[in-house]
Amino acid sequence: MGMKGRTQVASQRILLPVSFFRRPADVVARELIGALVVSSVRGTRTAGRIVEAEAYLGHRDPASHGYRNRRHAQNEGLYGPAGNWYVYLSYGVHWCANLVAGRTPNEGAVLLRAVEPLEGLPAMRRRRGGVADRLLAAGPGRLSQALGITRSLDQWPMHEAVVQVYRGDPLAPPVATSRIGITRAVDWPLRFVEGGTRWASRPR
DNA sequence: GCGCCGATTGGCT
DNA sequence: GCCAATCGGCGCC
Repeated sequence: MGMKGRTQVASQRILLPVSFFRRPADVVARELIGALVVSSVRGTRTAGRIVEAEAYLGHRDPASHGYRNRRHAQNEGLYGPAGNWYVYLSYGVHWCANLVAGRTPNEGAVLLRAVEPLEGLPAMRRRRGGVADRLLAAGPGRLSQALGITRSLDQWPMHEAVVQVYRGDPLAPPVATSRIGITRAVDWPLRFVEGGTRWASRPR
């Protein structure tokens, strides 16, 4: 394969199919590490590699918004099909973006916690108020702000949405740890971080 | 109706 | 390390 062929292969972007998400949330979370998130919110293109994601196990996970199938207006997205976005407002302040996983309603979801900024850095810096680049998208609220994600993305099928996720591989194997910022099921190893990344968030 | 809490973050002591 | 911001859901009268 010549130089041109290589470039074409490298730039080929394969949208993750719905079947990718029709698996347990912990599997989806692990395999999302290295995938590419591309946002075209309001015509501005920003993109990054997923370096941190957390699985939530739906109705059986005490830390999930859908624990015990408690259902209300804001968590309706958890009952939608795999591959849909589920976006919720955290602490009344920050948007947090998830992708629905599994084969049955409220089986699970994956919270995107950090991306390595790759494209559209000026837009990300503007949206994030000029913070240090390392903090552009290191944390679920920061990630959403950097990519322009708000409630308007909630419940959209990812493959039709203004924010899409493409195939990609991690630079180093994902490492599993406890989830961050929760008070229940704190020891479940459902957070996945790309080994050695400098772009992930950290517990306080 | 009221108070508390949360899958967060930024600012200040 | 501590706390406010700011909203929606919940438990509790």
